[in-house]
Amino acid sequence: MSSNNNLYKAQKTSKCWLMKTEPDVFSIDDLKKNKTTLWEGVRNYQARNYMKEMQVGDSVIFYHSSSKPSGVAGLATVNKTAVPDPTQFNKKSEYFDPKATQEKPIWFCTEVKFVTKFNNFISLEDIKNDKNLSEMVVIQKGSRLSIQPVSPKDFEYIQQLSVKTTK
DNA sequence: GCCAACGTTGGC
DNA sequence: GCCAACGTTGGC
Repeated sequence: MSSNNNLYKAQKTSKCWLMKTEPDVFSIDDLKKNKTTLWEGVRNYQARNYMKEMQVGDSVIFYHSSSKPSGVAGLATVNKTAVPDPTQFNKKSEYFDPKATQEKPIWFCTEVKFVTKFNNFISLEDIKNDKNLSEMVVIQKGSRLSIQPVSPKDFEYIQQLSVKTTK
């Protein structure tokens, strides 16, 4: 098999995600500066399960929530698969979980790497107004999961939107 | 700051 | 295992 085929296959099997963060706490600029970060503090089982599914190289839409405005600030990628979230063992952490033990951790986090910061932020309103993105989980009623799957089609579209509006 | 929607907890 | 009460998320 040629290397081109391998590349094609890798792209085909990699998944796309959306990860929410409050920019006051950790923003795309923080990620740009730090290059990578452990996605600590997720305390929702569904979001945790999605993180466990993530593979190195998966694409991540970096979403600013509870912000003015909220929306997509840039892109990232999965740098390391899920490991036990260290904050669950730390009594001083706001994310401490007394039920978790080193032998039986409850919470996991992936390492995420900076890819790009959009020159033109794509606001939540932009997404809502775009018929092509009507299936995104982030705009579904009542949806508040901090980690969500994104279809490759929607990921591609968001990526192209950011390129177009930059010109 | 409000509140709808969803998740979690705990009594029964 | 039901479900009321409570806590949290996150857009507005």
